[in-house]
Amino acid sequence: MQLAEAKAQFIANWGRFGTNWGINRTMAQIHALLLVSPDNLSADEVMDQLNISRGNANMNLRELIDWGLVQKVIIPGERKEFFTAEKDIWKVARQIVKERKKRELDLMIPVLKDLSEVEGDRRDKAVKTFTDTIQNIRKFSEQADKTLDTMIKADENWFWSSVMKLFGSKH
Amino acid sequence: MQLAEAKAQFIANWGRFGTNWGINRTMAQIHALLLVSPDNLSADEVMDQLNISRGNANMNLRELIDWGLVQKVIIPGERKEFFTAEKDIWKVARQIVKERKKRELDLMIPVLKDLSEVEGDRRDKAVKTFTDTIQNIRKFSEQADKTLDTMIKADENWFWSSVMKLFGSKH
DNA sequence: CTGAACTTTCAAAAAATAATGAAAGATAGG
DNA sequence: CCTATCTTTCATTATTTTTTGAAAGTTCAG
Repeated sequence: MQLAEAKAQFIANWGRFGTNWGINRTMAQIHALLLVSPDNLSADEVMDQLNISRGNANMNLRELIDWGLVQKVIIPGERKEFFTAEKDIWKVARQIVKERKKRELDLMIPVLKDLSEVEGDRRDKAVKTFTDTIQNIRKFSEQADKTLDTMIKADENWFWSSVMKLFGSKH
Repeated sequence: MQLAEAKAQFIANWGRFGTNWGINRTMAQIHALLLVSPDNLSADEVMDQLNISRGNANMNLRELIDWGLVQKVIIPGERKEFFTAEKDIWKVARQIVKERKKRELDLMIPVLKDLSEVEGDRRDKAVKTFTDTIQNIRKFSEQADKTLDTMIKADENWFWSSVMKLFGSKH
């Protein structure tokens, strides 16, 4: 396979899987393009290579910057802004975990706390099932919260080697 | 807060977060409803409680069954089918991981293998960046593949206690 | 200042996704 | 068999999400 085709395939696939992750297709495609581009790209280059409009490129680049996956690069003496993506996938994964935790788990935990304070007689089966389930989800969420914080702080080698040790002890 | 309101809030929130996970709102709401219902529900009860059409209820229940999150329950002597959801969240999480791995990672890994075989001179910066990035993603994916398999097989106590031990050794 | 070069915004259009409900398909009891 | 009861399908409709592109905004060199 030639580079151009491989690149197109990579972008298409990254875009396809992105949609399963609460990220829109174009955003994931821009990310993929930047991941495999040796040089920083301008908005125009992104527009050209992906055949998207200026507005679309601008919005999704901003969103990628919000997610901490892409940075603006200002080159002295150039009017244009350039964009670059972190290429170390471990760092990318950690950044995604960090953001999703902030946007999802951290919002869910207080909601669960509220819900666990439902009034009612626990001898009522409906009340019991509700509180038990919420309680179960809370425990899980708080466990996950700690685990993800550790992963966010971890460096790659320490993390994987610890995880692998974990496996070794079981299998 | 009264049970009815708490239930409505839980369903609304579970539905909202579901959409970040490649699951549609209604599917997540049905799941939430079943999670907090002490009894198995018929399609009609799901329709009534969530105000959705018969076709919608049917489709999303099927999808939940495909995901292994809901089961059909046949009660002898009853014409209707009933539905029930696994209430242990650890099992639910494991099932979701299992399905998503099958639908995403297992499909991505062979694509990455293909892409890593791109032709071209590695002294060409574009080729080098591409192959390096793909290689980096492959390594990561294969590591994740093993880790997830272990999690899928693990039982809750073993898993969390191992993970907590992991933390203990670092902090 | 001025205006060329670039970025951002946002209302409108297009595309993608989800929901409806009526009709067709099962199934089981009589 | 028939028929009442329940489930499934799917063309149509509704909703949501994404994209476009022109206009407004910004910035900076001269």
